[in-house]
Amino acid sequence: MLENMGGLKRTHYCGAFRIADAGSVVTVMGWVQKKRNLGSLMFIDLRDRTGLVQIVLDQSVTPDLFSKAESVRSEFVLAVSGTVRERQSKTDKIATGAVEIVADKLNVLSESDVTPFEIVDETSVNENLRLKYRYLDLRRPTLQNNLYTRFKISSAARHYLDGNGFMEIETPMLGKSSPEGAREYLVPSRVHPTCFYALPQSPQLFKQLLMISGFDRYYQITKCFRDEDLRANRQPEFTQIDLEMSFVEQVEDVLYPVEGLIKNIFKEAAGIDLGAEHFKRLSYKEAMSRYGSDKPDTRFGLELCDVSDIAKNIDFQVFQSALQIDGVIKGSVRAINAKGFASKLSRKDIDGLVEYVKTLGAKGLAWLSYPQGGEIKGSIVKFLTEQNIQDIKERLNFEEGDVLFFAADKDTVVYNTLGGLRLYLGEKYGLIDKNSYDILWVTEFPMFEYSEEEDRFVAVHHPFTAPMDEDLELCQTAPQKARAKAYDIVINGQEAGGGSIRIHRRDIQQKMFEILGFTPEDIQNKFGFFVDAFKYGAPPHGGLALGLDRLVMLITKSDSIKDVIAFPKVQTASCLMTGAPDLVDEKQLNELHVKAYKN
RNA sequence: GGCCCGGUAGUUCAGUUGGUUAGAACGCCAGCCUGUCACGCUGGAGGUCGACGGUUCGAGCCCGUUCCGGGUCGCCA
Repeated sequence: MLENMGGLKRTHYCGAFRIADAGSVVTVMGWVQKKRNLGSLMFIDLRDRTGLVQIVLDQSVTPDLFSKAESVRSEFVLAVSGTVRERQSKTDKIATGAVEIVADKLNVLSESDVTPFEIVDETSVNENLRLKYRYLDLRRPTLQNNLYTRFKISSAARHYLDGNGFMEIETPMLGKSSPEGAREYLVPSRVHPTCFYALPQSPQLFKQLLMISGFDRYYQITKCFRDEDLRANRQPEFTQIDLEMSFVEQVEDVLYPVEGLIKNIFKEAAGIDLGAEHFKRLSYKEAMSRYGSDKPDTRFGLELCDVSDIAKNIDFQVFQSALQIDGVIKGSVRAINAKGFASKLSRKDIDGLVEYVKTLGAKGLAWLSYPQGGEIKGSIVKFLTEQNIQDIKERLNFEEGDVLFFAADKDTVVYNTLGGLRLYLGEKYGLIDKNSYDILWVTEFPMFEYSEEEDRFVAVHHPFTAPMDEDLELCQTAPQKARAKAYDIVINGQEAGGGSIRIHRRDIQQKMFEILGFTPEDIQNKFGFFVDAFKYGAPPHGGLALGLDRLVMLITKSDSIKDVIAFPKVQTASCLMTGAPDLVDEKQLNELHVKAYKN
């Protein structure tokens, strides 16, 4: 029997009642978590977003209420009015376990079918089903808490930025396509047949234009869209805390305020005071050579070590060919010392690792194992001289109990292999303290990388990134060596954000375009409006964007980005609840001058 | 686009070399029950084994295709 609220007004949330509230007359509203009917005594656990409280009904005291409540089932919505009293038998399983509400009014505000799955915190229910009924999944305390933390994080960001002279300005969602970088989502125009808007991959160009307009400290918490394949930490639409500052010239001018921002987020949203051990800086070069990654997880060791000079003297074809072709240095040989792993890794485990690195692009993985009280063995032991072994022992601190892994190839492959192996071992063998945070900057990214596919240099960050002052010359003489005023913030081995000091001088911008192989027509077509703006007084500026979703993942310790987004999409970029994307009427297509096309 | 993994009552799972009527727990329904909180007790309903095709006397199990989902490489200025 459905009822209205009958003049009842909620006075309290469910989750906050304590022993001190005994005697209060209260009204709560929420969903039935569980009903326990003992025959003539009934308990109902009522849930709202703050938690549970037990409602009790006694047939001998309130017979009418009792019979009404007999029809109540899980997930019915109730309004209950009554008196808080101390429980006869307390429980510490719920926060309100010392008290209960003796109902004297109970209105059934809404009934519920049996739900497709139980609304319980710990669930092993298939994610498909949870996502189809996302509004039910979101009733679970874990997800309620994740979204609350998300809200706290964006609030904390706003508090900090508002208090530091930043101003939030919205930029358009319907923009011009600029097919550099990520693939864009396109939106057909009704008014302009055959023309398309693009959804922003980031507000990059607009925020730089705002600097030219004089809004010298801007921020925006905004959606970005990228039509690329999804991952456990990647969604096609995601949220950035995007900021930009004028009158900054050196990297530090941006890093310090962002450190303040991140400290405030951790403080307000997670109650964590980040100490001085954080925000260390690692150059890109050092990150790669020590960790094989530009987003290193530095919470554990297993660092890489360059042994090319030793490998040069080892008569092993794989090492020799990696090191040189026709006498020209080509790649490198690097190694990881897995300290104390000799007893952990069976021969089968090692073979498994060799197979694993092949998925990372390696052709193979050489190894040496030095068991306690045993002889050194391994795939390359037969190629080693006494001197080789001596050199390796010294360089890598190779002792009894250790296992060494060697990768030999082009640097990029070696880094990818050993960097990936390092993470795999760290994860699998529990070397990572999951309760710790490690926040660091990676700086001095390269300006350019050579694209084999396009047969030209492309910008590592984007074409508006300023080179380091001392590398300005290199941009023209040896582009591959030039470093940028670009930086990433890396938290626990995840890229949490990145940015750069931008170019504000037209002559330098012009040179960058030339190096990137853009013709004047390209520039005009793709970025005409943007480069024109720099003719009219562009201040020095720079900025950064933080991935909000990833921050929430880190702080809530979620493994999947889906757990921190209210209505996420699955790997095929579809929404299992709404069924988006979906076919549309021919009429809609006609209006948009779009033809349906299917192979 | 490549590789790996998963899909059996509402849910989570089991299901032997391919062999009778596909099982369990929780949930659901009915009855009983005054201190439960994983309430308890008794009884009951509930299945296109993701879909299609093939092999076979016989397929949940083997093979092929396909759909849905997960992870990952490429990709993500």
